[in-house]
Amino acid sequence: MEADAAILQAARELLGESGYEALTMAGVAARAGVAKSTLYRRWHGKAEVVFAAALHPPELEPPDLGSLAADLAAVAAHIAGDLGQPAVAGALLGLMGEMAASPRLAGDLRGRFVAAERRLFATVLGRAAERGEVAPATDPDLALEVLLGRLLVRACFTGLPVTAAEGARTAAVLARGLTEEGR
Amino acid sequence: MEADAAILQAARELLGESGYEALTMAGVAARAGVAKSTLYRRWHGKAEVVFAAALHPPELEPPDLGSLAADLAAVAAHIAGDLGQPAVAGALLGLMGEMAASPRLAGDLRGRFVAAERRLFATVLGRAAERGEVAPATDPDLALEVLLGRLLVRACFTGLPVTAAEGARTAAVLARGLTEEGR
Amino acid sequence: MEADAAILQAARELLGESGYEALTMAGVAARAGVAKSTLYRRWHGKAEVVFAAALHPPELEPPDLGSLAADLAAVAAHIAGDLGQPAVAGALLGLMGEMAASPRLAGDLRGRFVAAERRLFATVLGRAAERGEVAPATDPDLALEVLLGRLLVRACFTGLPVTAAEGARTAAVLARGLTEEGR
Amino acid sequence: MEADAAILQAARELLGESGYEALTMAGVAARAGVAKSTLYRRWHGKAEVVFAAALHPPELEPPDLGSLAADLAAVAAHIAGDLGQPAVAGALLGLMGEMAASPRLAGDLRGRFVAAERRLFATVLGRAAERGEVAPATDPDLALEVLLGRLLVRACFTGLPVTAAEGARTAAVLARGLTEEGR
DNA sequence: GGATAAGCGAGACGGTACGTCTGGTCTTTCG
DNA sequence: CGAAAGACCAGACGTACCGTCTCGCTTATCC
Repeated sequence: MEADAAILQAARELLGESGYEALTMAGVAARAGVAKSTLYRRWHGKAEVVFAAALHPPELEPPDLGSLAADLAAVAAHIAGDLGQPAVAGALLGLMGEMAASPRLAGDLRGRFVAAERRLFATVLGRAAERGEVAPATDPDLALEVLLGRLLVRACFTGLPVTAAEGARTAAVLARGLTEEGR
Repeated sequence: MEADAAILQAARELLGESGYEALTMAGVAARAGVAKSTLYRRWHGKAEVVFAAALHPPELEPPDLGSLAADLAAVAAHIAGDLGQPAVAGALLGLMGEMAASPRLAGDLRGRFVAAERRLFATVLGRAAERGEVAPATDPDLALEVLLGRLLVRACFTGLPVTAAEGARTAAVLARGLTEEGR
Repeated sequence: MEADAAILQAARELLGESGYEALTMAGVAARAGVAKSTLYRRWHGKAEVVFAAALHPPELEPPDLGSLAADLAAVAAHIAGDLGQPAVAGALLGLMGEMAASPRLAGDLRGRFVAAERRLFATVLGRAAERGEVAPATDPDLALEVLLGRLLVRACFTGLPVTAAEGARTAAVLARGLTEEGR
Repeated sequence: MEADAAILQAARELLGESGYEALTMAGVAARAGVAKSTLYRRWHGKAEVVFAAALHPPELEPPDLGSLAADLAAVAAHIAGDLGQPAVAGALLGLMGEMAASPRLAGDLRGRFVAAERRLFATVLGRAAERGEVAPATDPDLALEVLLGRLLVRACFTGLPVTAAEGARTAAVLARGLTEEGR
């Protein structure tokens, strides 16, 4: 449907311009040239619209570049390319606030930002263990949390730029930290 | 004033119980046994009340334990002790959503969580550089962002426990990562 | 709309029961089984709701009963039937208090109680002049003010009954007073 | 006390400027250079302050000018001199609205405007009956209501001038109407 | 090819929180 | 010791938004 596209586009624009709080269902509908009921027919509320508008499921095959540092940098670049968009950061900020009230949304959000990446980290660290770069039991979640965490802090908190370069710096430190962990 | 204490206590309780969205000015007033106007006389809105209730300025002298890893672990424990409280995490979640709409609040929030810790990290990393543990030009912000970031992700996103132990793990990886950075 | 009727009915009841001051927008909404926002969507405030509820525009064709006294009595009976209702008197009491603050309301109120009746008095007195009962130049406004005034004083001030019979007494005195005026 | 005078003066000014609704206890206190608590120490609420400020007890000996018309004109002039002041009209408008809620105030107000004048009308009409101008059983209250009513309508409703001349016109019509009543 | 169902724009509605205002009480401070 | 200053409780006010709903109108489908 073309209404979908107009709605999500409008939502993205408003998110980028004024943030989650200021985004209004009526406002989105108006900018999209659509009735409010159309929004609610497709999604179940503001949170879902915003989620759908700004938070596409990411798709990245686990990189296999020959070293943990390189692999982590690739993943970090991917995350940075995502969080670096104002609409994504804005959506995240608002949606996080509603996680407490809505477990369903909390699940979606975690799935989007954590579960999906988890597989990547498991694979990447598994390969690194095979290569002998890290101890076999190294926890992939710690790596995920560190990488995501720093970029998230920059995107949602300090407002500092979230770029692939910054992701790479984090990846470098993290790779070194993990490498030495078991020794 | 004793009204202050009752209000902030009520706000903390409600934050911990139901989160930011569900917290109501009227609800806070009622639980505190206070008139709504008293809230508005002291603060300018829900955001400010929550900020005042949950986000006390932290106070920690830069630790000096002889090694970068130990110092970072101490700082991480401090942050974890803060973010680990449900009220703090709840407040943070909600307030972050309003940062886009209110630059003033954004400033306060950043001041509370970033600026205050920045001095600590500068000192800690400065001492580590003197000791030769890290390169002299090591960026303290990266360390801050990594440490804060991972705990924030756990507190606000995955809901996993935020403990001193987890802080210490992060600190260990980070210290190693930084140590090797310049070599 | 059926909401209108419920709202106005509720407002009339509350007006009659407890008067203007005690009437609350929330109270009206609750009794009408309606949301407060519905009240404000249709009217711009308490004053307008009360006006709409209690002060329907009166409709009376100028009576032509053959004598000034009879015509005035008919008009007086009409006014008495209006002001005699508790809701009307209650509304009037409250709304008059807000006339000073709101010129718009003052205009409405004057239109409702004065302008509408003015035509009647002009016609009635015109016919009486043709019949030779009163001087041609007799001021219709004086008659209106006397008739309305006495009933208003009883309705809003002394709380004495406002009936057609009282209206007739006033009309009788007034008719006689006007008749002789020019002689 | 000099505070009394300042308060009542301030109240009169605000009444004349913006009417009863817009008059605020805090506003009166501020303009009088006095604390709000001082108002409440002397009077029991806004209504009483306004009453005290604008509605002095009237003092008029029953006139005895030889004819009913003249006597009524004298009384009417007295009433007109009172109601003609903006502060008095403004006070009346507001206070009438609170009569329903406060029987005590209703009593005061009626005493001020009705009971006090009643004696006058009884005397005046009694003398007129002795003179043979009116039937002995003529109801003084009707005369009072007509005279007061018309001036009240002008003062509080239409905002037309309330002068002794207008009072005299009413008195003339009324006197004639009463004179003929018994014949 | 005309009935029929589905989608849509428009916007009223119930509900609820917000932040403001005022009335009236009570406490603290100063002359 | 009384008055000024003003904090405080209570609660109504009017606004904004959410999510539901009922209308017609348009469009595609199916008999």
